[in-house]
Amino acid sequence: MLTEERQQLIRDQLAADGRVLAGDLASRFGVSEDTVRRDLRELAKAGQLRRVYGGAVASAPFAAATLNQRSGYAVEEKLRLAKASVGLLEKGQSLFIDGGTTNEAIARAIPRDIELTVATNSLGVASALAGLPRVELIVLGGCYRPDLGTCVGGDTLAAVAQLGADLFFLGSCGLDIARGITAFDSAEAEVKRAMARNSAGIVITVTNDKLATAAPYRIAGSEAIRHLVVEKTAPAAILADFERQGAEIRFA
Amino acid sequence: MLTEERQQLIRDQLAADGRVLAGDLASRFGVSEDTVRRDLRELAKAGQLRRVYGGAVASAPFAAATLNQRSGYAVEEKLRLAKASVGLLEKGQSLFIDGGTTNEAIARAIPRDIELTVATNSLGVASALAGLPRVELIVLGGCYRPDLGTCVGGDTLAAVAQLGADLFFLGSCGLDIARGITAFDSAEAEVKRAMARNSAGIVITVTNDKLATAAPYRIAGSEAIRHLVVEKTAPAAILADFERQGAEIRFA
DNA sequence: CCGTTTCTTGCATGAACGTGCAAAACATGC
DNA sequence: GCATGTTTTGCACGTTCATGCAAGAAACGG
Repeated sequence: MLTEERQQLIRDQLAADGRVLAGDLASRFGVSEDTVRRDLRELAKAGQLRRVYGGAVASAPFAAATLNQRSGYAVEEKLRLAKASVGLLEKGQSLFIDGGTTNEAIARAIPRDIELTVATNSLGVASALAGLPRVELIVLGGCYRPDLGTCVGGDTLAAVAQLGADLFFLGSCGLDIARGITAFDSAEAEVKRAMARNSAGIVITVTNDKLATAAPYRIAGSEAIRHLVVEKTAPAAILADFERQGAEIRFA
Repeated sequence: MLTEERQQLIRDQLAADGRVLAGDLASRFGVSEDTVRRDLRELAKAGQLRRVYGGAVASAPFAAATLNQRSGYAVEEKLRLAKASVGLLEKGQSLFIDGGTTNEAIARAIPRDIELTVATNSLGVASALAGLPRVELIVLGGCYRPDLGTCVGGDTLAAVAQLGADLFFLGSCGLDIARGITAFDSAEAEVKRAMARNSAGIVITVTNDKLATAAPYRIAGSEAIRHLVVEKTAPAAILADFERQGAEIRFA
């Protein structure tokens, strides 16, 4: 096996899983761990990954930052939710995707060959989609907010205003049948409102802890939700309320 | 067997498998490995493949690979150049940084606690800076170009037009004393021009292979360069020309 | 705090590599 | 036909590169 190939495979697995283990790679490639570590060091020097004890992780610092903040929390659930959410996609659609770890998981779960147009203000989502050959990616610029992992502000709003989308994957929000869809930050909420206004349908994918909670800034009413992707263990009573408002429930 | 035939077969297998092994080819063709290596050298010089230890790989089969491949090239040099380049930074400055692997290396080399305002249209640069606590990051959105790793187009230009910077780190360009600073892509060049227009000074950091080369699209004249960061091994004659035009040379 | 795992560094080995040279194959001119 | 020059090829040489092993350092976990 060529050194080049090995490093490409490491990049591939990193793109797929977000992390690699030195021992695993060594046995998979049939080389010593030293060789794998040398590869990892080299790739790290080129900025293509970040070394950690035991292996390496994808180098995106925003992914790392957000991942650290809510470290490890509900990873499995988000992966399941993401896979269920991408089931809504159809070839040729145009999407808005905003910030949040769930949306990043969704972006990573999008199949490699699907043809889409995606506009996002999240750096994590953008970098997840940057490698897909048939996705036309529109980055919505503006002032980057490290705590959110997204761009916000007037420039972002102006860029959104020029676009329209079939679906809007609205992330990291509170969800309450009476108070509707709500966000934790004023500037973020403005962008979400603009995206919601210019979308034909809103998709909300949430873990159970977001259900029946509300944040200060209102984005839209509960009736604006077209698709609601939730865990199998979500409380049936709450779901029934949203269903009455017209949301189509989808279980992960 | 004719030399021509052999090289065609190598091209064929490269197209089919994405890689070839020197030993395999030698036994398949019934010639010595030296002959195969000569073929590979020749094809590499013609840009039809990329030589690696053990054989060769396709030079640019997928768009995704192009950025990866480039970043793997001249890693050491770029690291040294990057460290020298960040030496130009002063606290409180505002910067434009555009695309290219060298600029990504520079972004990664920026010290963690320096206070800066940075506007970039490169996803790689943005993600490198997203983690720095005291950097105000402005993402210049637009249509993302996978081959460049940057956003270009009208939206990007409009965003640049609203900003100004003390320094502009201009990346991935050709540099020739007579033809000036040149870019390989029309849309990319437009963005670079806009950034150059709104900057007080231009910094160019290049590996030796960029010196005395030119690309189709002109960005600015040689006299626009304020700082030129080069390797210690850069040809003195070329540097002297740029120095006469007012550039301050800095060795990595 | 100590044991374990993982990591880095230096070193040895063999494989792959480039170069110079000579022989062979081929074309060219007289 | 013969001599000359060019191209191609293989071989021998020293060099570089990738890899694995060993020893010490560092990080992790209890």
